[in-house]
This record gives sequence, structure tokens and C-alpha cells, in this order.
Amino acid sequence: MPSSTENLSPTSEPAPAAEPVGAGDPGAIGAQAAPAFSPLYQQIKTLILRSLQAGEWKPGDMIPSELDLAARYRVSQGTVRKAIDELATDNLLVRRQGKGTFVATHAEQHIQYRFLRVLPDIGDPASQGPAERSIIECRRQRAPAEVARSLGLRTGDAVIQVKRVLAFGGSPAILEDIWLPGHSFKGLTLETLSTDKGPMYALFETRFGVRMVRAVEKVKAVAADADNAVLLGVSSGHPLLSVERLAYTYNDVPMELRRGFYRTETRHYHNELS
Amino acid sequence: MPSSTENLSPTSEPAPAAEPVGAGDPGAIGAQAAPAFSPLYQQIKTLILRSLQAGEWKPGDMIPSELDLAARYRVSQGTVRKAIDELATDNLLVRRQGKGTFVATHAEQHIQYRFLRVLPDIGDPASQGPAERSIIECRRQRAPAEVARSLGLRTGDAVIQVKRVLAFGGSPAILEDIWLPGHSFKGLTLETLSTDKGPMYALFETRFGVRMVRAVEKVKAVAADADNAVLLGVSSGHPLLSVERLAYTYNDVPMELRRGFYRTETRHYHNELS
DNA sequence: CAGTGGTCTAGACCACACT
DNA sequence: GTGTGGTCTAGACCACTGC
Repeated sequence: MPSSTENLSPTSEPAPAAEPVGAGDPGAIGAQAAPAFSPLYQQIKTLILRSLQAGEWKPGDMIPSELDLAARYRVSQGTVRKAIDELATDNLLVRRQGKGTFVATHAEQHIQYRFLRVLPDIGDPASQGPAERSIIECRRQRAPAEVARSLGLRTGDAVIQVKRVLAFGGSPAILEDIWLPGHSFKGLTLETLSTDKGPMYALFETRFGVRMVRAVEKVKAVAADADNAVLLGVSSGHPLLSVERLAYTYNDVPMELRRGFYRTETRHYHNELS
Repeated sequence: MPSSTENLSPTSEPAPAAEPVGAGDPGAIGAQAAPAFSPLYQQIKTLILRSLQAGEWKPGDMIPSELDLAARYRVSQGTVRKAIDELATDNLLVRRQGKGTFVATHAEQHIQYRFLRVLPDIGDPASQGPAERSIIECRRQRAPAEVARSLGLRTGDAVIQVKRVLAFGGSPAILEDIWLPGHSFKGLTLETLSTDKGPMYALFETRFGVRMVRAVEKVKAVAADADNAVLLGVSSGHPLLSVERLAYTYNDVPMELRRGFYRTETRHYHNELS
């Protein structure tokens, strides 16, 4: 349990005498017509996000109670609640009644890889069992132009490339190429990846302090080329789903580019619209 | 603007003397251990949903103000607010500050077909221009087993099948087969579809009172068969994205089954994960 | 100006989890 | 029991819209 008063163990927050979060003087910053009005709860949300980025609370950790945070930021519980509500619907935090509010993590993610949108055509999601992963290669290299651009690097910067195959029930299903900024993933080796069990994104959290928060995917239908065909056990020209993913950490910083080829004869990419 | 007091023009709601929405006696219904506890705002949400289904407020309409609804349901404004908040995040309602809260609609849906997840690989979304639609056929027929099962009908029940092609810049891009329950779409003809401008789902709202609320899609990569190849202007065997959509109205009632084949050489299916 | 949604507060009470 | 999040209320005030 956290210490009773947050102020007794000051972290990076202003001292007790601090202001109630920029109260009462909206628009004093910009000289121009920028409306710049921001609700209190939004500002609180930003402060919490900052603590998340700074690693003050790590994935899986319980954050201070709403009352503690309200005292710390000098606002009412309701305002903190609204800030946390939004962070929770963004999947950055997880509320657990009676227990507390926790930093979301890719480990223990109920019963699924969090971002993997593949389901078997028939049977329940669990029927395909866990994915069997085999790393084909993991090497440090210079970023090709396109990869660099996506990751916000310069061409030639160090990146780590991982190539792997996922199989279900012994049958290869997904071939993935993954690019990671070398700077943030120093020390990632084939050995590390091979010994690890559990989602790759969970490994990123524990070993590199990188938490993937959201991602964008571009899906296409393509014909298998010779190399992919061999690795996936299909004939050349076979239709495959091409899934290109850009994953972001906090603050919309891109941290992973992933290109996957999916066999979809007995499974599909699932999506919900609303 | 709505009349000042809702009670003076009672609709289907209980008279003024009614109870405050099942207050103070939780669990009095079931004899068993069913916890059955439901927050007040959830009950309000259900009541609002019921009014939406019943057509008391139609797509595009403004619903009564929060204060009016609070009076009508005998709860505080805050409780109504929370109910509306959830309906708004579900895209069933749209809040407009200073104006009111409105029933969401597929017409005027800012600047896009609401459920079409296709974007050009390069350039901004608008660069592909509006889709050029050509209806190939529209016929009433008996539901095949699989279609009937998806739509919750019996095999052989009347359904309307629509086949159409969407093109961008004169180049065919999407071939769609659409199945609709005949019962709910009486009078839908090729003529109707051809003359109409605007999203098909908007037409469904105005002409048939059917509003699509959410949908689920299954995406696969397939090879074009002879027929599809001709209609899409590709060679047989060409990789296509197969997108199977089941769309639902209020209350999770399935109302449309749609199977699309997408050419994805210069565009992609876009998806956001979080 | 009045009417609408949006924010913020303060306090009471409920439901749940751990000890 | 104590502490946590969850619900509900009531009222004050702000921001935007349109008359």
C-alpha cells in the first residue's frame, strides 16, 4: 500500500505549497488568439501520463488512489476520476474495483496477445492454442530508408531486425519481419527472444522499459514470393494477407515497424466497426 | 425546441407519479442468487436505447435536454449525463455543445462513408475522391443456408441480394455482394439504389428506418475467381482482400451480410489498435 | 439574452477485496 | 474493518450557440 500522504515522499511533483494546477488564469500563455483552454481533468491526465512515461509507475504497478492523487494535484476526487476514466478507456490504465488502479501491461493480458487480430474461422478463439514461435534471425543493421522514415530515425541509424514464424498446431501461419530502433533495444538478441515465453511486447516492457500503447495497421492482399512461400509452406503466388503495423509508445513515439504475412485459409483477421 | 416540461406531453413514459426507476430495492426480482445489480445510469441508458429503437427520436433528431430527461426519469442530471456519455462513445448519439444531443446518422457523417475502412496508400484520404457506384443487380430471392444463419433467418426466407462495384477514378476497386432481410427492406429496387446519392446506410435510415449501429468484419486474402476477375478488371488468380461484414442494428440484431472483394494494389484496409 | 452541454466540487453511500 | 473504486446527488459556474 502507498504511503498515507503523497507529500511526505515528494517525487517530481511541486512542493505542498504548489498551485492548484494552473488555476484561474486560462490563456495567459500565448500572446495570440490561441484559445488554449484546457479542462482541469485534461491537465491532470497529462500529468499522470508524464509520470507514466517517466516510469514513476511501471507496467503492472498500482498507482496512488484517487484520493491521494486528488490531494497531490490539489483537485477534487471527481476530477482525478475523470482523468483516470479516459486513460482507462485508452487502455493505459486498468481499474480494479476494491483493489486499485494499475498500469496496463501486455503480460497477463487476460487470455490473448493484445494486438494480434487473428482468429480461427471455426471454433472458439482458444481452440487454435498458443502460437508456436520460432525466431529465424535477429540482427543489428543499418536502417533502410523506408524503415527509418516510419520509425522517425535517419537512414543508416542502427536498427534491430527480427524475423520469425508463428505456427498454430504445427502449421506455419504468420511470417513476420520486425524492425526496432537500436538505441532503445540495446542487447536484444536471438537468445533473449528464443528463451522468452509470453508476448514479445511483455518482454519489451520488462527488459527495455518500452510499452506499446497503440498501433496502426495497413492490410493488403498480396501474392507470396519465393522466399515467403517456403517459410510459410505454400506455393509461390499463393494469396497472403500483408499486415504492416506501426506501433507507438507513450506520446505517439513510433517504436516498432512490423510487416507480417498471414495465411488465411482457415483463419481470418478480425475487426469490429462502430 | 422541445416543450418545456416533458410531463405535459407524456409519450410512452409512466405518469408523473411513477417510481424513480426501480429505486431502492435491488434484487427483488429474481428469487435466486442472481446478483442482477444494475447501476441507475445503465437503466437510463437502456430506456434511452428503447426510445431510439422505437423511433421516438429519429436519426438526425435532437433528443430532449439532459435536464428534461432527468425530470422524465426522475434522476439527477449527472446520471442522465453518464448514460448519454456511454451512448455517445458508442456512436449512437452525438453531443454538440450549446446545441443539444442528436441521434447519430450515416448521412452527414463528416466526410466519409462510416464503415468503409479503405484508404489510398499515398496521398490524403480525400484524394481518392468519392466512390463511383454501379449497381450490377438487385433481386429478391430465397436465402441460402449460410446467409440465413448469419442474418438470423430460416433457410429459404426472402432476402434481397445486391451486387455492385465501387470504383475510384474510373478504376474498379471493390466488388460487393449484399444480403438484406426481405422483410425489413420491402420495396428496395435497383432503381432506388441507382438514383440515390450518398451512403447506402443513409438510405436505409430514411427509407426503411433501419440504422446500422455496429459491424464485425472478417478479412482474408483470396485469389480472384473468373467472375470476380472480370468485374474488377484483374486476371484470374489475382490476390484480393475478402471482407465479410455482418452489420447490426440496435439490440445486436443482424441486418446485413456483405461480402466484398477489394483490390489493394494502390490502397489498403486501415485499422487502429489500442 | 436564454438554453444547451461541459466542468468542477463536495459529500453520501454502495460494492468489492483483502486482512 | 479499512481502503479501494463505483454510483448518485445537488449545485455552482463556464463555454458555446442562436435568437
